[in-house]
Amino acid sequence: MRRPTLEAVAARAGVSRATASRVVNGQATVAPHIRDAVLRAIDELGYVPNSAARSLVTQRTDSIALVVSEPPTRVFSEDPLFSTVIRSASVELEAVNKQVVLMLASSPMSHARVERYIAGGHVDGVMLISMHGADPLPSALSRLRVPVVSYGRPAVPVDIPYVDNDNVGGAELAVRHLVSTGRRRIATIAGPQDMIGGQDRLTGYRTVLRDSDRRSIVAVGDFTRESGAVAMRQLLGDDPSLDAVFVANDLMAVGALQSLRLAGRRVPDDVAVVGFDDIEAAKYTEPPLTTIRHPVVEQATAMVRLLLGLFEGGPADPVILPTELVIRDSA
Amino acid sequence: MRRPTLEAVAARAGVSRATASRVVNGQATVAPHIRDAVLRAIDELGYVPNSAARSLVTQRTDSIALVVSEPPTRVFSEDPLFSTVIRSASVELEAVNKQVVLMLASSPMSHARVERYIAGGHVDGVMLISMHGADPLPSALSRLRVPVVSYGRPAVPVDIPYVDNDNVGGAELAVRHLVSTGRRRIATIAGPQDMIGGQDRLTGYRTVLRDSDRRSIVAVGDFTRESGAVAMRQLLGDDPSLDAVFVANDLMAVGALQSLRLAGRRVPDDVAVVGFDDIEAAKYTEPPLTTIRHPVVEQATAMVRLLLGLFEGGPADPVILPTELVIRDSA
DNA sequence: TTGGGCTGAGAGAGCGCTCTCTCAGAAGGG
DNA sequence: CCCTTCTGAGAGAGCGCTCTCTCAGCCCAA
Repeated sequence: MRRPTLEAVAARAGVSRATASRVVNGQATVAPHIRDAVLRAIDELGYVPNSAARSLVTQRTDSIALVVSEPPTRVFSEDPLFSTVIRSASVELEAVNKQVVLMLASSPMSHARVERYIAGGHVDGVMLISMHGADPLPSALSRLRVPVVSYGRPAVPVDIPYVDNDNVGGAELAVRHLVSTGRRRIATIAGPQDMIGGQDRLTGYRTVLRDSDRRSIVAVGDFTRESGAVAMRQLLGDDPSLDAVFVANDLMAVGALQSLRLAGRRVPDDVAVVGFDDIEAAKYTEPPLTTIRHPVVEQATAMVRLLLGLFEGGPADPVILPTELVIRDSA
Repeated sequence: MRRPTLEAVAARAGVSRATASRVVNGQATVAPHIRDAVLRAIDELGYVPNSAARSLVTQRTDSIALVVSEPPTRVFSEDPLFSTVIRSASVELEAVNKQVVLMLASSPMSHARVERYIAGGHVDGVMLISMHGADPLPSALSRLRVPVVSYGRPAVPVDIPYVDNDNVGGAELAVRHLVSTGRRRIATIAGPQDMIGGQDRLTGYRTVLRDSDRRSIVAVGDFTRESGAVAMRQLLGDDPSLDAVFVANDLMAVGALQSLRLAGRRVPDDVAVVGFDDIEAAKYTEPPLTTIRHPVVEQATAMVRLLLGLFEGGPADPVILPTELVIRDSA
């Protein structure tokens, strides 16, 4: 009733276990007719190698931990990027026959759990998706002797290779677009400043405003729709004459559009709005949202390749992917 | 340089490997002072059990496959329910120290891969998230000698316990609400008929209409926003005098609202709209969407409990969770 | 005092696999 | 024709752990 072992395959094929193993692992030093006999036996018995036994001796597990370290705001969990990243990374890893072990690290308790698990050598490598700056996980994992890559630049300077999009450049693109279309009073709704994306996108905004001799008008949100609505109301109160706003992500931009509508401002006539991320919903806002697209899928696959490269002693250099301005109707 | 083994712990504590193992596994038959010595040794050496070795002998892996069998339309991947289900299930499984192995089964090739993997005994159980009817995976997996539970009733009759929400009842709730508010010509935008959700929600609609002596007006979408918009236009063409529409999911309802707006119909004055799912976006449509809420998180955790119960020889009865009408402004 | 029952701890087998070492036999060179 | 080289295949150790079996030592009743 038990699953067949290599021993059984060997017996059936009339060879030794070692030879059967060689066939299973595709070594060339097996005579064709013997290989065929073994393959037939494998097929007949429905043999599947026992991975526990295999990794016990090889010291490899062929599985990769995908650690999602979620910020307290939970914005990430509702973020469509979340599933896209996980999906893309999974597809890529499955293509090279690596298992994906999904781990959530939201509480300190689960942090400890993840650390213990990784330290336990259950996985060959770690892909870390961590978004908020105070996260102790990047530095904790970098101390372990396990290859780790990060989706997004870690907020604390730590020696982990990462893949990120050009947040600063993207924000510059957005604001420069507003400048070039003649907007004078360009505000921003920034993201949380303990997240890299929040920081960098604000930096990009500031850089362009400084260079174009405009005053910066800043409100801060937390990447949720509501916070975008609140921040927009606040900006309108602070400076009723503003004629453009760069919002650090699309979710907040949706909220901002709502507040603008409620305040009776026409978009883009009175106020131009540019978002960031190009989420699906950006196409369906009223008016459709001009935004910055960054290549989520590419970022995920680049992360996988970076990690796989690490296994073979490849370079540990960060990868920065370009962003792109998508012009719709809001600006 | 290698990770410490149980042998090392035993040596340091001055006991046998067997005793060290007893302590690690929390057996009571160890004298307190010896237990302490072992625990100290574990701590000092930073010992973590090797799971490969352990599962080699216990024949357990303590990991669960979360198989996402995606319909070709890819609607699921953009569905916010996707991440909610995965997240909830993960949290629940991690609480009982089970690993989550995420597997995507989108192509026939990856189907084979998943089957091979499951057959290989790499996991103790399978949670199957499969949405479209033609999926061969449920029946394939049910043949394997591995506990399997399904998120949502499998479309083909197959002997897998599942957790689902009451799609029929939910649809009835929605349509009955429209009837009770005096709507006369109630149309529906149904979901794909090769998905259980699509079928059942249409059934619920038909049941109530029949009982209340109204004619059914049906258009079919594929659960995407666009298809909802298209279907709505079609319905308006078919029966310009319709005064209500039950849409089988919120995504399509968003599209329908758009088409209604474009056609100059006021919601809910001219046409009442009820959706299904209560996704986040339903709160922010214009007007906010009346819809049917089903407990996604509860469904996911119930699925986990069902699977864990199976391990202990628990019942394999399907679990059906109730739905709830959420009244906003669209109906 | 002696024997039986019980408790706590060790010895050792074995889970299924890989991989080194060894060796038989064929091929090739002097 | 013999010795060396090479190739293909087997023997066997051992990865780190669990768990059964065994047994030493203790307590208590007879």
